Amino acid sequence: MVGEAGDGQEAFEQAKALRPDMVLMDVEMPKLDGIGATRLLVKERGDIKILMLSAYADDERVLHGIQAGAVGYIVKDATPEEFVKIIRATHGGVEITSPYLANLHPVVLARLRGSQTAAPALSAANLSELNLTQREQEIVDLLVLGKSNKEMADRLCLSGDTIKAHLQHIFRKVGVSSRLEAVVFLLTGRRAS
Amino acid sequence: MVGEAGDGQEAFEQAKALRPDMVLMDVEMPKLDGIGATRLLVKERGDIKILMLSAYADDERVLHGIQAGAVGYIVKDATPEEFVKIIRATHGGVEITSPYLANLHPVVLARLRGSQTAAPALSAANLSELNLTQREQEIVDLLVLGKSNKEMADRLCLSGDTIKAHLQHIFRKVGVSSRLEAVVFLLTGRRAS
DNA sequence: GCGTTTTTCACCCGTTTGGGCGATAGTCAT
DNA sequence: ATGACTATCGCCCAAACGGGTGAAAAACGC
Repeated sequence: MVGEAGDGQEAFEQAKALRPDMVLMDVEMPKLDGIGATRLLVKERGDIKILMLSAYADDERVLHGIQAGAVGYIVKDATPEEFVKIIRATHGGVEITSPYLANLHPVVLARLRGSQTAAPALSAANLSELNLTQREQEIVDLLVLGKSNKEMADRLCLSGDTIKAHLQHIFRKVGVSSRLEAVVFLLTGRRAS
Repeated sequence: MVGEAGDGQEAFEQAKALRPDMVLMDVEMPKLDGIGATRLLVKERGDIKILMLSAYADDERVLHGIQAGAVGYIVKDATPEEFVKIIRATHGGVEITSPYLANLHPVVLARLRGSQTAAPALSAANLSELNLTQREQEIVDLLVLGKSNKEMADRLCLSGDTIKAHLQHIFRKVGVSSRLEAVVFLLTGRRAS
């Protein structure tokens, strides 16, 4: 946590100066709103990950924010745990999962399509429902990158057997029987047919 | 190919009667346009896969069609080969790959975000660039479902060794070294970091 | 303090993959 | 008809993976 701002103008200034990995941007702010600030920031730094914050899931402005370059959004009535998970997923997601899929795709698409039917896969609810531990989440992050057990072990400085143990738990929780199916489910929300 | 229609009204009637797996729906039609026909059809049969046809890649109406329930779209100036591939991918995609990913996600998202920066993964162009043969495409379709070699072999009535041979070629073409990386790339467009 | 969960690791075993290598046969264009 | 390309399959081998059992230390909750 490197900075905080009370309005869009300030958010832009701070983000420009402090160069954070990501920004939690409220859509509704004095002076310059979240969409405008996002637009400016993305123009300045294409790689910055901006997560929109809105009080409503169906806020039209969220879409505009995403059009402006934000990678996802959180509804304000999410639980603190969900907040943390979404932020972690988004941050991890920058280099770890696809921002399209983990963050943008389910919510935006659900929104796009009217959303009463489709139950998006990696939405906050489902992320929570899986009840993955922190370590397991880290492994999942690497898994959806296509890493092998050995690569994960090297990256996390663990034994290959430990990775295997964690994966077993993950498979159980996710309800699949191979890393392939797990990746497919985690990326698309589809279980084996 | 079971039917053909000159306008939206007729398209709806025919699709209702003939119950095709999918429908190629022009956005611009007399009487009832493609969006309206799509809306009606989806109401009638939620499982039907409708592919929108438009003359322009940035046609606003395509988005409306997708909101109405279409699973993807084709721009009319696509080459015949691209047509076939997109149709095949979409049809396969119904039960084989995610409609979000293979069809909807790249184009719609690119569109959503303004599209000058992001190069979507499984767009028509990239599908063509991979130059997968028909058989290879079939294998890829199963691959992104998380199928094992044995499962593919059973499904396609081939030897496991044959699957392996095809996979080797696919890995070469896609530029990866494992099925995991292949799946990740095919679903998200991201290569190993 | 005591039970639960989390994290870590080891060993065994059978199956699956990845990466070669070669072979046959059909298609297709030149 | 000669030479690509495609599709099929077999064999070999090393590596990776899935699944099980067991276990020990650390952290957390009550």
